[in-house]
Amino acid sequence: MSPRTEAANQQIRKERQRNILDAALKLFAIKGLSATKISDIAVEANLSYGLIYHYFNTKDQIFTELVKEAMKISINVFKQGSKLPVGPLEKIKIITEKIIDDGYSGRGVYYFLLMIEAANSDIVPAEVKKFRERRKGIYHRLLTPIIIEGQRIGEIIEEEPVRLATAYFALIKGLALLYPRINLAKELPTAEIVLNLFKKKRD
Amino acid sequence: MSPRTEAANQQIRKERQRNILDAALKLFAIKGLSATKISDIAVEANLSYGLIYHYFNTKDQIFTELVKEAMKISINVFKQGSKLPVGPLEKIKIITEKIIDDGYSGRGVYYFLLMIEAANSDIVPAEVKKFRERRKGIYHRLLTPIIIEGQRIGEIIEEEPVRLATAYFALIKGLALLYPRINLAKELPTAEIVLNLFKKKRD
DNA sequence: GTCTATAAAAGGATAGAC
DNA sequence: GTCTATCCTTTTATAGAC
Repeated sequence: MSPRTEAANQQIRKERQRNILDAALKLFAIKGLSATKISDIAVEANLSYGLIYHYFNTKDQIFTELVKEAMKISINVFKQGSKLPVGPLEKIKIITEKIIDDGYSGRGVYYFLLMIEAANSDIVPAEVKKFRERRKGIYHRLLTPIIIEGQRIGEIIEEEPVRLATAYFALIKGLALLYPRINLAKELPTAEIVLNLFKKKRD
Repeated sequence: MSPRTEAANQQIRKERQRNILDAALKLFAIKGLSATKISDIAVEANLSYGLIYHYFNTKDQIFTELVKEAMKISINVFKQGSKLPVGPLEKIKIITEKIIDDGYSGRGVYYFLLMIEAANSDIVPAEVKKFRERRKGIYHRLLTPIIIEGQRIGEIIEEEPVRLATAYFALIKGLALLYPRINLAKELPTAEIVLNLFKKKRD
């Protein structure tokens, strides 16, 4: 048997890191940072306990790494949506569908749940707090202009944009929370329902 | 100094229990069950570590006790609201205001955050899981009839009641989560905004 | 690169003094 | 009723063998 090449080793290292991150993501999202034990991650990833520490220094480091990934992805959903050549309501609809359909399925829902923990918890690593502070308000800054434009052209209800945005984010957060426990086929709100939050009512 | 009477002792015991429960409620709500240490509770309640165990057997017992309180209160908000002699939309508005204004301020917001942990986490005590199972779907059962009545009389949008209810609960849950971190005066959605979720829209 | 065994630390729970 | 000191389990983190 010939020895493994360095390239092959690098490939293995990359895979293991991803294995560990995926396992940790799922567990952090469901159980939270504190309740997730390194041993849980090892079991979930089908790796030995010790190997986790071969690839990462601490549990906090894994968590921080994942938060960075999650933020990057979710911010991108909003940025991409903002650029689309469609009306404001349609932009929000597409963003919402991306979150509900793509985002919330597969790995995506875990990213969102992780974000909730990262954004709201007091017990996250210091680096996550710094990161969170730097990006403070980014989601509002991305959504509010769309809302204001929608109000300008009469598509969106005349409520304070900031409060509207907060309601929207609350709804999305709440959906991510409920997601693992509801009957998706019967109970998951459609993007249409979510969008109704923004629409003008009949007089 | 005369010895304390039994009545006075009972009074003290009652107070201490409440002290401990209030401190634990706040911490469980903010940090979660796992991340809250008994020592944290002792500090928050200004009591010695050992005294916690004089009044409660385990951390789980404290958590379970609080979940029962929280469920009772939140279910009551819906039941009281349902009885009011007003229209469906107005009922939901009053319930929502009660949650946002009363409920979410003071001790109430902590109860709601605790409920989120209790309702969604996998790591809660077995007794909480049983409790949760027994009451499964109770909130839907309380809200859905109001929605259906609202649709019958044309006040509420013609979407599937279950999905509408889920969207509403998601929004409320998300608001509770955001509550501790937003500027209430500027960012908190009004009950009017929340209600807009249910209203019929222009075509 | 991967694993098992061990050390070190943290936290839950108890005992006993006041 | 309240506190401090101690025990013991759990979990993090490291060491060293394969």
